[in-house]
Amino acid sequence: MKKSNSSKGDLSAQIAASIRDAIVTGDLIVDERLPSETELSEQFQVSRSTVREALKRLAAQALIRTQRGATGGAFVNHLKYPDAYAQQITTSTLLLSMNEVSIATACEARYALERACTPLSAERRSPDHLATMRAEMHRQSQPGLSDEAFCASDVAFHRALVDGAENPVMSYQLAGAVEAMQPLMNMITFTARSRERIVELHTQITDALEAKNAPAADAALIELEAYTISLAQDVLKARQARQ
Amino acid sequence: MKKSNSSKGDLSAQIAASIRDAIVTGDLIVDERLPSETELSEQFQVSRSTVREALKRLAAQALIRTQRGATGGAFVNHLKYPDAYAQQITTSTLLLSMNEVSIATACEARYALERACTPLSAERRSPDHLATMRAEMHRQSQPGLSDEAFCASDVAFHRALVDGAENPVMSYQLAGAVEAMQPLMNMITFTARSRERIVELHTQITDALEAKNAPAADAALIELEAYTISLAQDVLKARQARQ
DNA sequence: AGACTTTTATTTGTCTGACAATTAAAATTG
DNA sequence: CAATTTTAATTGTCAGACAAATAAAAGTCT
Repeated sequence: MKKSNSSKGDLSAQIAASIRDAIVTGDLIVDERLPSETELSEQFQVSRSTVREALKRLAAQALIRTQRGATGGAFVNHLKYPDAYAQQITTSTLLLSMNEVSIATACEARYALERACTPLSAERRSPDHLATMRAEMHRQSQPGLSDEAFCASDVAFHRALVDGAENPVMSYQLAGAVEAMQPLMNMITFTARSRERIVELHTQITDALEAKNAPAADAALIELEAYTISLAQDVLKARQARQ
Repeated sequence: MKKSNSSKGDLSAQIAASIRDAIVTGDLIVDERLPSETELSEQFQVSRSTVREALKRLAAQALIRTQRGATGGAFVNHLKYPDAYAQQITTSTLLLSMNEVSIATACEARYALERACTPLSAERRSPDHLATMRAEMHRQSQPGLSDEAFCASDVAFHRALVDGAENPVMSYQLAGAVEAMQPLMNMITFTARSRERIVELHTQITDALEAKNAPAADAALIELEAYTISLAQDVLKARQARQ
């Protein structure tokens, strides 16, 4: 926790950066308690408010947690998968929505990454994973399902597919790629006809994984990618035609 | 920007969440100016300090930026790739270091995802990408290179490989997987012998991409993954033997 | 002695009011 | 009309206060 007066930005940003460094480099270890806000304000020679703004910055990145009370304070947080998922999903979603990423580009990335999971998933998927996938497919087949609910179920299906690889790091990395697509997918209106086709491909994928047939799952995913992109292009065409 | 009094957490966290929602759902659009801190404190019926803590939380996630002065204020930030990269890398690095992730698991995820890039990269890589890769290989061959510098160059090589796919979303998703491995790799002491072997495999990969031969690049990456894991296991064995 | 209650000290959370720094626009001046 | 000065708005920082939570310490009763 150096008092580097060099860098740029507001005081609170500088202090946050210096504490962040201490955490990332391991100077501060998990569950270690930081000095109290008053002590920090003395160490850094700033007011308590400024220290607090710095701590809130770190809390927003889930790097620390705070507790009130006698033995309370700010503690280096053990970053767990759910926290990391949430961060990743927020960032990915915003990145896609703010950078005019075409559905084709986003789909290409998503399906390429998902296909990286299939060999592992075909080998390791548990009955639980298969059951989840089939349950979501069943939901997707029900008439009267809203487009948003269909998309949400689609995401759940693909998450189970990824989780089947039984590699938590992979699940984490894919979380953003899969979930962040949902806003883009929500622009699509799924007809009964297209839902039927998607469930058909989902069935092929699930069957392939159950049979530990990775190439078949791969082929179905490639078809699903192409089909999704064609659906999206239909929407774009229809939109342009209206204008 | 609802004034949901329901949820949990501190006031500043609630306010941050409600503004974040407004940004993610598109209620607030890019470059739009938020009300001034004083106005926000009136809207939310809290003090200015509390509003400021909320805004700092959002700034930490690069969701807003602030400017001083007459026409200043807080603006919805256009989240660009470099910002998103940085966030991703910090989160991934901490996730790996705090969750006792084995090198084997991390490597498996990383190489599976990288291999998802090779078919695209073989097709699209520019002369620039190939040049970068060869330049890094040359650096890696130089004697007297520190282990950290070798690792950094290795990361640069793999980043070029990923960028070759010419899909920015993919590059973003992979940034975490590739960069976050560096601390783990830094534990390895690379002998002259092992560096030679790694450069050899890098050469195979680059040659394969240049020849647009995706399967060959894939095979070389599989070998590289196995070799990296074996190197890491040697380190672990040596460490256990000392104890 | 042991269980329960009260007090106390510590720490974060919030509020208030003030002033500094920055910046663009408005007013002034030559 | 151009250059300069003033003004107003806004974020950044500070100081001091009190509320709320919480665990440890002290006290009390059986």
